[in-house]
Amino acid sequence: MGPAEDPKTAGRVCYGLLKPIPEAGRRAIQTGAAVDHPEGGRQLNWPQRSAERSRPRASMREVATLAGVAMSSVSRVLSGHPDVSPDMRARVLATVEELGYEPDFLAQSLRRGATLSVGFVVGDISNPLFASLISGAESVLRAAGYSMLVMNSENDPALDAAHIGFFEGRRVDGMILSLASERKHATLDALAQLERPVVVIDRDLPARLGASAVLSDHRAGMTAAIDHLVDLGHRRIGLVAGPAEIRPGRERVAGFREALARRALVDRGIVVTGPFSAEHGEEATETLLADDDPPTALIAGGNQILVGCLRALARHRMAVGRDVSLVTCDEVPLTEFHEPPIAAIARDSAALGGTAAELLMRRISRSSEPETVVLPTIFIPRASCAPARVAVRSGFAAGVVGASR
Amino acid sequence: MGPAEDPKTAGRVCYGLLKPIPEAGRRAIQTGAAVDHPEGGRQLNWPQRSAERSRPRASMREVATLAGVAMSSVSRVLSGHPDVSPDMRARVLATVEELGYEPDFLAQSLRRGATLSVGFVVGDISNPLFASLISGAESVLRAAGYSMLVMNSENDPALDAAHIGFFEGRRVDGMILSLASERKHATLDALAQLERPVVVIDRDLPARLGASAVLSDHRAGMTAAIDHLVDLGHRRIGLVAGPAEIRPGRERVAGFREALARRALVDRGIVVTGPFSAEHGEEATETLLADDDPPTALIAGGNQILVGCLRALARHRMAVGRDVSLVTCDEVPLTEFHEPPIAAIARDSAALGGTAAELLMRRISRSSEPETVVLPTIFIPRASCAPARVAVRSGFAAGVVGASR
DNA sequence: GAGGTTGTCGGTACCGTTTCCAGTCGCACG
DNA sequence: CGTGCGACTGGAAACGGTACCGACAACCTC
Repeated sequence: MGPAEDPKTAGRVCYGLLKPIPEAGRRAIQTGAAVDHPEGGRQLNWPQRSAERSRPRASMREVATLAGVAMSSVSRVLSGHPDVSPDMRARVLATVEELGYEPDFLAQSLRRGATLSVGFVVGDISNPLFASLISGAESVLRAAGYSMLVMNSENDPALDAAHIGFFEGRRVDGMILSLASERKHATLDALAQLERPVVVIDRDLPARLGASAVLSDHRAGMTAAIDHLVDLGHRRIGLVAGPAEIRPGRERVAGFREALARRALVDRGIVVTGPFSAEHGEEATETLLADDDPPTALIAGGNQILVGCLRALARHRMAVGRDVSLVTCDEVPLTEFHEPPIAAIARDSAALGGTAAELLMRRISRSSEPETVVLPTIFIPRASCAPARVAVRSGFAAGVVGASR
Repeated sequence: MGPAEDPKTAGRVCYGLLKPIPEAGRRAIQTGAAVDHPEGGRQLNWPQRSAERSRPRASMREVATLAGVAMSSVSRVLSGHPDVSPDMRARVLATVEELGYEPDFLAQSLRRGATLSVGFVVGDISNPLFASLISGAESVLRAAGYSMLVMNSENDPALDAAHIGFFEGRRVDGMILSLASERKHATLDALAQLERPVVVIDRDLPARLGASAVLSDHRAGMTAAIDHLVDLGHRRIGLVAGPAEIRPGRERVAGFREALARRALVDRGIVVTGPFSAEHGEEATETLLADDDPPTALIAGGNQILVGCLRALARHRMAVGRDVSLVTCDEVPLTEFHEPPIAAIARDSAALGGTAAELLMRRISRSSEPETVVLPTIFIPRASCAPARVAVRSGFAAGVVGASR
């Protein structure tokens, strides 16, 4: 996802992010924040900022003493307790205004036992799909007054559990998880310990964990895609699938098989599973193309996988939509603007995240039971899907593979 | 950034995210988290989870009494204070282990006055560029033991200030800002009040605010791009620029003018500014193409703008790299896989975020003075840049525009 | 042997709120 | 004129830790 993976670019930008900063000659460091802003620099150029300008910060005690009332009264006024006289309310509010007091969230959280914050564990923030999830969840949480802690698990199952523990320590009121693996024991154990509500996104967890879930109906979209391809004459279809240890990987394969079976093409599907990475997409595509009976249509089981597929196809000089039909899972900007545009099994990932947040809010407020919500997927046909060439002429694509080697 | 803006798709997925959940008929809700997991369901199917399973949670006091020592000793052991005997340490640690005690972050934060958390305000999480920023920052922060609160400002300057205040109340130890506007008074005021360290990403702020900054050297990349285009024979170049109220918008325009001047093409540039949106990209491209002396090369000043440019060009049936050359700012997956690939003025956005996090850590730990770091941009030439057709034949592109109307 | 140092440990005052528990006051009622 | 009640308010105990301060013992120094 970082910029320019183009290997040709010699003088690539490359940063040793975690090295101590001072080492750098690559950076122009200037202290004092010199900018070309009009008003800047008028002041002294040595920091010196905020010495006595504002007292550290007004506490409730100060408000109370200055207003000549007890702390408990201040608290009551501020928290809207009914038992306050108009007189008291006015006096306290005036003092609050005067001191510019605002309550300390930390102390409130400690006392009340609620932090109004939720944790979000995600596999890869920079993946546009997850980015949408986060975005969708954030807007719902923000509207509800909650803030969101985000941690990246780098698709490493071990980090899942670590992050869950971390959030636990942070006393979040709940968490939303897009786990790297559903089967890691450490993760499941950490979840079992938890008393806080949890919502998983497109993951299957044992019911005993009592987590809410928001799922995508992958099978429906996959069925529509397969139907489309079969209607176009394709009789041999390859799926570059994601890992079986998380739901989307499994469901897409299951939907794939199911849909083919429904069209009486049981053994005409060919599946290669692996991680959600461009490398896997590339290798798996090679494998599929080298098959004795190579597919005339390919389905990429994820947006990173798609990138790999495209690379492999480009290397073999196979034109999408002409030499091979292509469908991908999950809509990204690339699919619309690729030439030709790439058909996609799409879902509203922002809605996925938003729904997860709503489910979590429900669990947190009234303590309703865990719920499971299934959101639809749709198939968007595009020019990357074309009638199968010369029907099922075995060996054709394999010949291309051989030639390009 | 959401999926499928394809207008043709009739039955599009469309969710009223903020509507109260119960309203929905579109969702299949099943309580009890029914999943096809092997081990699920063995338990009773009514929730009933975690009743007395684990005591609420061990506190330090319990550890102390059970170990027969004072709380202060427990605290010393746990915080690595030197004044503890091996005997004491062993006993405390054993009890900690036995009770599964882990300290309460909230209480620690309250007492110590540091929350080990930082706030990140970003314009649009789902934009891949910002997503990379977040990702880069998160990994650095996480490595340093900090957690990250993320808030989306939806590119609304008013929300910037609100979020800053919110973070202030949350007692974050510092914040990283990618502001929607540098000139909003409310934001500047909120920042001036702040005593906590702040790092801005690619924004210019008045020096008196004492913020650290990490900037991109937009001019260098722009110069390289212009040089490339001019070398290819282009003598009329259009820039679809972002807003002038944030630095990238301004710097790209400045670099553009500067670079053209250096090649003695002072009045041969044509700039249209506007927001970082696909709509603006589309409209501005129309404007440029309709000019009396239309450009033979276009520069899109952002990744959303690029989307709009491409749409406009597609509508006019102008082939990128043939009828018009195209350069974009900021590398996204689309640029590599577009046909032809699109030249880009790129920067390592994860490094941008990571560096911001490092700068913030430095400000937080030793209270060093604010620093400004400039990170490079590079130009990645690609097939979207081709020799100018028929040199500067005025009216050609305009004719195309006319024809397509 | 008086005094000082060093190494450990316990006691306790916080950090900034919330909330329970009394207590005061005014007022209507019997 | 006691009593009871409701409205309001203050005091103080939490919440879960941290850190300063003083105590005490053992050991060393002159």
